[in-house]
Amino acid sequence: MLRGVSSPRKPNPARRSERSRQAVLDAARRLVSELGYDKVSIEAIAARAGVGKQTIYRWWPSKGAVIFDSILALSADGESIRLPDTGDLEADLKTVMRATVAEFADPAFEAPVRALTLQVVGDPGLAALYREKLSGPVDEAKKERLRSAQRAGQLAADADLDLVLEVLYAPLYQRWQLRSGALTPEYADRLVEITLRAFAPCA
Amino acid sequence: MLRGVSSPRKPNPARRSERSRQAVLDAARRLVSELGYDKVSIEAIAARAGVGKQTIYRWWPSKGAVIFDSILALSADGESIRLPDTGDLEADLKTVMRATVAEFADPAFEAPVRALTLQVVGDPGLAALYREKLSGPVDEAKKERLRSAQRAGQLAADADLDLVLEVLYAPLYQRWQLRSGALTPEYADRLVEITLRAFAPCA
Amino acid sequence: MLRGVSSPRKPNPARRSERSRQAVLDAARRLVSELGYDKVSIEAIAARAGVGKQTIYRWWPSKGAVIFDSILALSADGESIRLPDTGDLEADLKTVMRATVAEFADPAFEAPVRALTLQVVGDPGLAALYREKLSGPVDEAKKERLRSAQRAGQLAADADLDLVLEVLYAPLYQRWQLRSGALTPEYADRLVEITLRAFAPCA
Amino acid sequence: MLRGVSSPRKPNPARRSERSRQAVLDAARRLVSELGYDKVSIEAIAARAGVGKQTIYRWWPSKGAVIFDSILALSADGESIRLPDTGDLEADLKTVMRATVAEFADPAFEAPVRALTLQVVGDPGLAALYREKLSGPVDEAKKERLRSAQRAGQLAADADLDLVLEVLYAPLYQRWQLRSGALTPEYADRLVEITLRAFAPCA
DNA sequence: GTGTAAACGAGACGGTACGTCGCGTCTTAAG
DNA sequence: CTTAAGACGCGACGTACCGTCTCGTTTACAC
Repeated sequence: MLRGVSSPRKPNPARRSERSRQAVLDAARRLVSELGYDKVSIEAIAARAGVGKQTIYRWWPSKGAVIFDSILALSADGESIRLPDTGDLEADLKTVMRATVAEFADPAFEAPVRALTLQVVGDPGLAALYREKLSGPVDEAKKERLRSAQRAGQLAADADLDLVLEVLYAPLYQRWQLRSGALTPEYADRLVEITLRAFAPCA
Repeated sequence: MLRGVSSPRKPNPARRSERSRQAVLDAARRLVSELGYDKVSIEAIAARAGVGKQTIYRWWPSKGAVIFDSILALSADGESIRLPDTGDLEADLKTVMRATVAEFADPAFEAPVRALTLQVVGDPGLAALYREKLSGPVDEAKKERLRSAQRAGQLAADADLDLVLEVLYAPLYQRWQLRSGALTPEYADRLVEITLRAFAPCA
Repeated sequence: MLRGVSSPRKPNPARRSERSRQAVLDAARRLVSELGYDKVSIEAIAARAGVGKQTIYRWWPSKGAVIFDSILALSADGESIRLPDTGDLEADLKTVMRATVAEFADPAFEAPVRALTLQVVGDPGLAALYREKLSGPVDEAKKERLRSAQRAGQLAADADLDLVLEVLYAPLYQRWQLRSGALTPEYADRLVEITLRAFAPCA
Repeated sequence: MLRGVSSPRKPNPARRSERSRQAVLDAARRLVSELGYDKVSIEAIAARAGVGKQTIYRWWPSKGAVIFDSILALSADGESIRLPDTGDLEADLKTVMRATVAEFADPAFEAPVRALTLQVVGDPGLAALYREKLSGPVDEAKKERLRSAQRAGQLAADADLDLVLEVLYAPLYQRWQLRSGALTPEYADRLVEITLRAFAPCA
């Protein structure tokens, strides 16, 4: 059998050092916070983690993947997400949206989230991974709350829930991304009100 | 007399070579299309443009600025923008949104626009420039059309027009950015309908 | 009980795998021939020999030692060496020197012998080993023949035999090493004649 | 005209920085003395010289070439070499040989000369360069002295002078290289005596 | 016209980081 | 307990670009 140019010799995951994996992800996370995405280098991650560069190259295909993983590891602590359901959709959404606004306004979230965004915009593969691992589960939880509202007659029964989420979140997301306006609790409220009017059940 | 630390010796714009400027912008544009934003290097731009590296560093502060300029030069052909105004807001907006959707779906726009987006997300300064030079004028034209609609009673008189634009465009923009759904003419129509319902004049 | 710094844990030679040892030496020899001394790596030897790297490190202290051993294994096939003794010293030496010249001129000997030389020049320890295992026995055989000649009155009785060997062989060795001249049978003859004149018995 | 795979873009020697060249050669020389040939790395030379690695790779093809050059630069200070000629060949040669022995015994010469030797043995190209730039001129000076001796009837008129030099120097060189014996003034004297007997004029 | 100062192309420079290779050590599983 | 296999921390490799710094050579304005 021909071997061709000899395939890249893939490593055996069973022997992977969990210690090193964690050290790399930690170092990546901290460096991104300190320096911002594009001033982080693989050499710096390796040095900070006390790890050989090869160990990074062995397990991740690119700097982006490491950093993506490091951020993902933060959120994916496995807990299943659940939105508040007091029966009052508008109040519940305002609670959630105000929290989201606060999160985006927190400077500590700035660097890693921008890093994540850059990754996802620039790399279709990471975008898919992002949707699967991060936004997917969260969106599903949100849609669950919306379905509950539909059953309660607070939202049009035939509303496209993906679209509802877009109308609710995309303006906020865009404003943050382009820095085109302030992220205030009032803004959060406004988005909820507008969305509910847009998808109000037919009277 | 001593010169001290001597200020950075800024060049005289009057003597700037238009030939070189164009060559650089062209080269940048083409390289971004061919390789994508982050595989483009200043060295490559200079080589492709047949220009010394110093000529680039003399007139632009960073790679981002060159590429930003090169994309900006495309759009800013100076024509003042004007949206259609047939008197039917919904129809006019659908026309415009369908065109926008088509533009985003065009693969030829993909590389430069993603490059631009990455710039703007990552660099607050470029974000400001972007709002001033690109999105600003376009948004102003859109808002002009919306004001006309307000006068015609087709839109709530007290609607925050910036917010209207966000609700109209941000979902589309986000869908494109995260590749989270198809960009179809129907989607464009839906966004218009929802937005108009959200900001309908109080009956 | 504490082990303290614990000595380097020397392996038990009785359990050594002869199979592995041979495979390593063979692989080393062949790789030196193919690639030359300094492009051979321990990793390559281990891979070619189908042996774990640790097995090499367990039994040899350095790459040099492995290669040295591999070349040594070739020659040291245990036979005791004996020079011809027809009674005519000049004729006998010419026979031997012509053979030596031919050996050095053989391209198949080139790579390993240069490798050996580099080792020996660079590493005093290997130099000692070389003298003990390789050149020593051969030189002793040569000196035996010279003593026979001294008894026969063909060589000064008080000649320093080590010096005789140096005068006889060093020029040849240097010429080969620096590639500073051709190695011909005539050259071999000339060296013998000169040496015999230099150490002729006092008339 | 086809460009092929694009040739390696050779640099323009006119623009070469003499400052950097000297700094590299100095650094190389000192590092070889401190660490010995094979523990010197190009990175270390560049760092010590305060020079970018690329500057070394731009002008030298290999570590060996740098170090070779650095040693060569020492000797090649252009002075024409001249051996003493008192009319007494034996005395003159003993003077020279004793000096040579002393030089080889000097530990300060040890590291660079072994480095040079390793280079020359391992690389035919450097061997040629070595003969041309270093050993050539020196040997020519020695042969000049020998010719003078031939005219004075102190050496066989038909002696092959290259061979005379080999018989004179190669034993010393080999003894140093293999560390097979002490390098003493007496040894130097002995070599001269033996050589002169071997190439004595026919009585 | 001519002189002179600028901007220009070219590209060498000191650096940083890249992604790869090999070192010598350490760990695991099989015999 | 040795072995084959191979991951590990480490450090050097040779390359690509960075942004700065000369080099001559245009080029265009002031004389």
